[in-house]
Amino acid sequence: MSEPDTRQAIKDIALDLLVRNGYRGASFGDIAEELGITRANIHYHFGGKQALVEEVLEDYAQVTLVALRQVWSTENSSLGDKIEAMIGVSRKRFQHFNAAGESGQPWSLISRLRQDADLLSAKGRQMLDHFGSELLAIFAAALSTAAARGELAPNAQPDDAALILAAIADNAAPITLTEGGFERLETIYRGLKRMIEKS
Amino acid sequence: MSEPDTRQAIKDIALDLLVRNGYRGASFGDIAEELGITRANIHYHFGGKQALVEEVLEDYAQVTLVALRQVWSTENSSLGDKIEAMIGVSRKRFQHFNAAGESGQPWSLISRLRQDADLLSAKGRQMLDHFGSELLAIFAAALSTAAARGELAPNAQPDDAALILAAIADNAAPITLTEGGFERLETIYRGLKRMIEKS
DNA sequence: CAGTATACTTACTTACATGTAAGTAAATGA
DNA sequence: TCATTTACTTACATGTAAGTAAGTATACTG
Repeated sequence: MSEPDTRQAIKDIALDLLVRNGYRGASFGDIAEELGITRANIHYHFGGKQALVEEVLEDYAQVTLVALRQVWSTENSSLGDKIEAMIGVSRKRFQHFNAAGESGQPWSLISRLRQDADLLSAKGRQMLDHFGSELLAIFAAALSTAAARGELAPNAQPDDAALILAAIADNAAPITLTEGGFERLETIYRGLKRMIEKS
Repeated sequence: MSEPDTRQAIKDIALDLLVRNGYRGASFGDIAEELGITRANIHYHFGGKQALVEEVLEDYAQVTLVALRQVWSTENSSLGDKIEAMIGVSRKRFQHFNAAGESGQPWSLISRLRQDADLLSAKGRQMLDHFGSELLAIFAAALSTAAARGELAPNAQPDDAALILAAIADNAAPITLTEGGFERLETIYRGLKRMIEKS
């Protein structure tokens, strides 16, 4: 296989296993077996586990933040539409992670790896922190604009609303694991929407 | 040491390590070393890891649900006071887990173990589910009463509000890990309170 | 005080995990 | 076409996890 193909294939499987099983649960052995290559080959391409996870995390954070910035760009849509768009994003992720394995643990990689922060490299930990502040900044900007436009309910402060949205968005995935699954997350978003939006 | 003392000491350390490091990260070796006993002794008392974790989980769920039922009993206090009491509970847990280790990961055992659900026994998984529904029932009952009393803002539906509170309460701990720490969680609760309460 | 259950330890086994060193077949390029 | 790099594999080293079997000291008990 050509160099970039193998590298990408390894990262794809690694992302899946990291999200499902965490840092310790995503072993080189499992990744290699899934791909029909050897563990040593992964070492050849990435050097070590921390380095591989760093790359996976980098890609994930980049893609996710781009997607979120697009949804929450303040230009076009109303606050309500943005929250509806977030439900769409969550649904897509939920379906993606339920497609392959039956158990389906649609965690965010970020919130999952935060629990294994001590196993990550310093750079990895830094990336987690950076993601957290970027996420909050995105919501804060959008909510602040919505407030200026008079879209917010009188009892919803823009900064508080941004914090709540970030908390749900970053930690949302565990919710979908409980009975009730994705529908519960959807209801949470809609309930938040009703409370935040001017009626 | 007498039988109940050793058993309890093992469970205390296990709870701490499970909350901090998850199922895989809470090794018999670490527990034994912390206590100055041998790993085999833990096997003697509990049989195996799944059995130990089941007991720890049982105790934790029981204590936590009792405490939450007390805070959210509908008799005495207003909705706002209940949310303030929740902040107090969270602060206490935060301080507890920051007292010993410097890094301080004030996770909920429940949300932490949910990520390792596949490593738990069937009984363990069932206990997680049970906790989740009990937690939701507590909030739903309190919010429903608050609604009947006219304590809710017009744009806050009791069932939605219960879901949001449960989501924050069950997954709150990760929030305190990010920069900003506990203060952020506190702000989230206060923001929710402002939006849910009739102004 | 002999015997037995209790609460352990010692000394293993088995199973995986990461990581590394050495070798190799196929493509690449001077 | 010979040399070298690329993309691997095989085999091994090392560490760490759970779990177990057999032995031991201590306390209780008839």
